[in-house]
Amino acid sequence: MNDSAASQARPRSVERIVDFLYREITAMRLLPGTRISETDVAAQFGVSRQPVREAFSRLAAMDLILVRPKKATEVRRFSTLSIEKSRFVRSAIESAALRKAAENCSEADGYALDAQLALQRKAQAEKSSDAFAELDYDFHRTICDIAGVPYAFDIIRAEKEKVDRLCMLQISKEDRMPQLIEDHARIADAIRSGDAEAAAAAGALHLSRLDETIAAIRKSSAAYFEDDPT
Amino acid sequence: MNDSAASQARPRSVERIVDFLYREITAMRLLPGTRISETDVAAQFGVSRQPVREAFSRLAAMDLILVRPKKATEVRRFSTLSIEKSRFVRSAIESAALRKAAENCSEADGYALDAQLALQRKAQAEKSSDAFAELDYDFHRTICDIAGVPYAFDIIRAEKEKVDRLCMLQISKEDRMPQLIEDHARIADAIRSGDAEAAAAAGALHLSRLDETIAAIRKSSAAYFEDDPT
DNA sequence: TCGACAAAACTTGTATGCTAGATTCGCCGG
DNA sequence: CCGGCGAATCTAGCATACAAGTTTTGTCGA
Repeated sequence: MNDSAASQARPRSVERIVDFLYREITAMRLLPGTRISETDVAAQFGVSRQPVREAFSRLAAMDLILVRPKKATEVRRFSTLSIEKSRFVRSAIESAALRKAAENCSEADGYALDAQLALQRKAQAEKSSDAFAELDYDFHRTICDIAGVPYAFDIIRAEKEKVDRLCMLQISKEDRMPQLIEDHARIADAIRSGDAEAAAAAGALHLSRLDETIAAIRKSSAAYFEDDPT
Repeated sequence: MNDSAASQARPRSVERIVDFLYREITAMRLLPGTRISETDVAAQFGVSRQPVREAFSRLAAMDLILVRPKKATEVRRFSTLSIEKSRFVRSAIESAALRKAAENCSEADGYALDAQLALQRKAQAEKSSDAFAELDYDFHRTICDIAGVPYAFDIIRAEKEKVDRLCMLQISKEDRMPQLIEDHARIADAIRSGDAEAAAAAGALHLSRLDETIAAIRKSSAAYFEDDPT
């Protein structure tokens, strides 16, 4: 999912546990603040506490859970700092990837972007926000591939998923699709035309769309934040 | 060091082990390819294998060691991909930080940069590459602070340390100090004058100095790399 | 009824032992 | 002397048990 893990002949239990919990958390089926116990998860998976402990340790390294010694382990709440940090990292990485993509973009790459945009517009027509969410990931992955820095997408995805789970709280995701697709089109144009600065600027604008959304959710779902809106 | 850790009343053994091994590895006292055993480390610290296991897990998440199930655990060798990735991340983060720093730089910040440059020149005069190495970290940290993104330095340091241990193999570090300090001066000038683009460009140039160094080390110390120079 | 104190029921951290797989070294046969 | 095969000896993964600390709950007293 995230790091090495490579190929394991027999899927180790810790991998299964990490994958499961990761999905549960990023999909907001496990809400921030929810307490999870090593013992419970161990029983649920029919294993001992040790693999669960290691899984917790990894998830803690991803900042998804918070292990408080002797007290409890809970799904991490959002914080001003974590969101700000995540946004900064994404902005920096995406900006760099976009510039590189604009410099490297071949004709075939341009077609690939067009094809993705077409799919996105199809999802919009069908009002399928789930499908769009996946296509959104694909789009950003494609940009990283064009830029020749596929590993950059790992970082973007990790940061994106941290915030995307927040956006699950928003009811009407359909409304934003047109604007996001328009952003994507502008980004694709800039990349295709080889204009690095324009690509970076379009990417920054695209990312900034999130800010208002997050601010709104922060007000409506303060329980999932660990600090006041200030 | 890296993540939460926060404040622990009683320093847990796993923290001590992680800290120790982290320093040993980044200081190249534990060379890439060196096999380390859970049992040995446990005995060395007078604890059981469990804390060591967790420590190994964390170090593996940092890509510092490679644990191969049932086989052995060893200090990670360098790879083309890991270096490339590290360089990309650093470049992206530093570029973003430099731009922000240029936009935010106050008069006091300018003086702080000057003071740091003076210390660096002093270290150069004394031919103290160790002192300079530390000042180098301080300089980059200051930039992040000025930019208002102190967390960015955590990322930069993590990536920097991964590569810096490589540079420990280089004998003559003094030769490069003048150029690096000149780079720093150019970066400081750009920040002070509020020229974001110039700051980013100067930063990119500064980072590019590493490429030749790494290429040279790769040839001279191929044993520490897991792939051919190609 | 309410408050304080104590004990029980949680939590995670650590230790020990066992198991499965991989390597390595030594022995035996040629 | 050399090659191949097997057992001893490594490795890490997992299970179980205990320890230390925190929270909750229940009970007793005013």
